[in-house]
Amino acid sequence: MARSKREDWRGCPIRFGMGHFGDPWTLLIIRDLMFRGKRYYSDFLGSGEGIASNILADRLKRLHSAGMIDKARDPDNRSKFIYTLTAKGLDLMPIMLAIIDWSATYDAATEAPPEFIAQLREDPDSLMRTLRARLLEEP
Amino acid sequence: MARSKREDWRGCPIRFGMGHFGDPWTLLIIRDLMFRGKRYYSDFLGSGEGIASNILADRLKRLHSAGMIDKARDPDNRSKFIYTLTAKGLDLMPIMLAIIDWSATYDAATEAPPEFIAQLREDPDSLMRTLRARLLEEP
DNA sequence: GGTCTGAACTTGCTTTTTGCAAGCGCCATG
DNA sequence: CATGGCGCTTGCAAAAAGCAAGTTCAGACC
Repeated sequence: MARSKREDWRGCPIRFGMGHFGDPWTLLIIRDLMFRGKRYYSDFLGSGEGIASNILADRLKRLHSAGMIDKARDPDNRSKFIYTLTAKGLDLMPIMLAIIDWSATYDAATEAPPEFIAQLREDPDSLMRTLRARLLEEP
Repeated sequence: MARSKREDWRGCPIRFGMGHFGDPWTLLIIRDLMFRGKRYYSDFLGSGEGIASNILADRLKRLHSAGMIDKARDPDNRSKFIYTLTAKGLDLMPIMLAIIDWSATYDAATEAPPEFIAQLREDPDSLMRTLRARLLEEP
């Protein structure tokens, strides 16, 4: 096998996952959408890690064509675009939470709030419901 | 912020994760170790996706220095090395299973065995225990 | 309706990472 | 002590990422 482009990776579930987010940036964008309430291109640009604008544009395009995010004009300011997670994107939440759990364990400098981690370990399902509900009712 | 090398990414749990496995190859190696019983350099090389030997050597080095895998001479053939998961590497299992779950949902061509997915969704904890036990008792 | 501004990209160029093919050193076996 | 498998390393070409500057388009203001 091999030799196919990564976007075409499928079959093996881990390989399929890597085809979609096997790079350093994609899941950081998902994080911004999922946990930090960010919605605009300029929000992602200023997100701390310093993603380059061309890479950001490319990743947004890929996420959109993979059906993980939607893109729409901001009704309050039609010169801006609002990006939001689709169901497929929201369904990445268990992956994100598993990463957060692992990192909270192994990163001595973790900034994950202790009560978030506590709830994640005690009752992950209710935490997920809370987070999803918050995302769906956002303005 | 920004400008630091990815190996030094920490603080934010997602960023920390991406610093460790924010590339297409690392988790494929973990998959081979975790689900496919692979242990040798040559096993990983021949794993279907066609990783280049220099990249493989580099990723094994990183995984080892991050404490996610061990490297030891094969007692049966001292010209070979055996790679195994450490506790830190084994603890990636929830992430791997979450990826598998997501991919089984969204990859129409998934090769994940249906009964594996069924058990993953019904009783993930017992599946995890089974998988971990199998890894620990391996020859 | 002309100009200005902010937001969302795009372009061109440099640097870094990856991919590929070949080679090298070590240990086991005959 | 030659041969061959195994685990890498090296050199070079191709692709991706990073950086700075430029372009486009919508809306606001004049």
